Amino acid sequence: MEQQTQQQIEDGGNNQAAGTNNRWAPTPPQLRILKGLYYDKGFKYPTPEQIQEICLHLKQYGQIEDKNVFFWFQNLKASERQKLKEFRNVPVGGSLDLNFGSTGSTSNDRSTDRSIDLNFGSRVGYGADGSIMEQRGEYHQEIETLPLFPMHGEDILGNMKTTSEGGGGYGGGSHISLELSLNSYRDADMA
Amino acid sequence: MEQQTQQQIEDGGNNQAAGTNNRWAPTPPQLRILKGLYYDKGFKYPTPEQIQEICLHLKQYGQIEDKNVFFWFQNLKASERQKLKEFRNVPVGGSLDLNFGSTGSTSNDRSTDRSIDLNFGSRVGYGADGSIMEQRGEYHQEIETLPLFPMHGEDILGNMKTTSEGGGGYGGGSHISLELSLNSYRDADMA
DNA sequence: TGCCTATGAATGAAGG
DNA sequence: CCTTCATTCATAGGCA
Repeated sequence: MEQQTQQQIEDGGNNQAAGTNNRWAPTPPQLRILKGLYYDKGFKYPTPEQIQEICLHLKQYGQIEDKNVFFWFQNLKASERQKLKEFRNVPVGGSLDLNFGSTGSTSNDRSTDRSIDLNFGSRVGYGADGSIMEQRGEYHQEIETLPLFPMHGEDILGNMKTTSEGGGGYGGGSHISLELSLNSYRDADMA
Repeated sequence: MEQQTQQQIEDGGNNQAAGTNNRWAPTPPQLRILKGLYYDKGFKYPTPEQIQEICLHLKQYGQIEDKNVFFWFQNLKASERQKLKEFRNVPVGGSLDLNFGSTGSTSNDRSTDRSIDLNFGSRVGYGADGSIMEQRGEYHQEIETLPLFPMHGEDILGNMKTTSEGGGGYGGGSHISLELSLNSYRDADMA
């Protein structure tokens, strides 16, 4: 969502000096140990506990958090996988059967709406086949009769639904609402 | 693990041009409304019906499907939960700090650091209710009881733990060791 | 000096 | 709900 705000998310108006380095970088010893685990021991799928353990030990070699270890493994796996994928259509042999350049690259074929496993789009199947979502329930707080979006009144934000474009004219931009009122959440508005 | 087929499932052999964006991205208005529901109203567990309703309303602001809403809530919930979990072991706060004033990474605990996911720290194995989760059994190779870092022995590399460096010897490697055994990995970094 | 690459970080999506 | 994968963004650092 707020990818464009990646590191700056916490910024939120307060311009954190660019000098503060937010991004973790593995120290050589850390990197060596991580690689040792990954390549030497073939340790590619650390459990949460193991991640913590690894992180704990790596702290000797510099500041590090669990998430760094987590991301490190994730990214390494991803990059390895991607690398292999790139080499799969090597021109070995000669007959390149890459079917690129098909006609109508602009054909938006997703109109068929490939709804996968989520049956809630058609009929709520939760409970019957034990398919989807959670257990609607009793144990959460309010909201029972879902007045989420009053058809005629205000939306969750308390804005009246009028007929003036609000978001800036995205897809449809037919009926809208002036949802200018709330700013509570660090919204990281894009340009 | 057929996960790698994610977007490519329907693709088949037809290389979907990169132009067609498969992945949904919330438009700012959509995001704002979703956040409004989640944070403002504390609406965290939408039922299928509610998901449909939300989706319907969000369609005004751009293309969106039920599953997007569904996943959005799922991911945000997970994200939040894990985020809190992370606070459990914040880096050493007091005197013994690991920041050896190198790259100016004197940044202390970034509490405000919108830490992220990190699902670890939860289950995995030990079924509290007696039900031992299957989990890792035939997925990968071995490694079950993780003797990753023997408390008293050598680490993965066969180096004795001295605990004296404490990050003191950054690149210098105050602790030597016969880590010559493994060099298979491209130690690209450092320098 | 400016692009290019490697990689940390974030999140949508799927399976189980 | 948990775990993992894919994709994408952003940036540091290397090179041309």
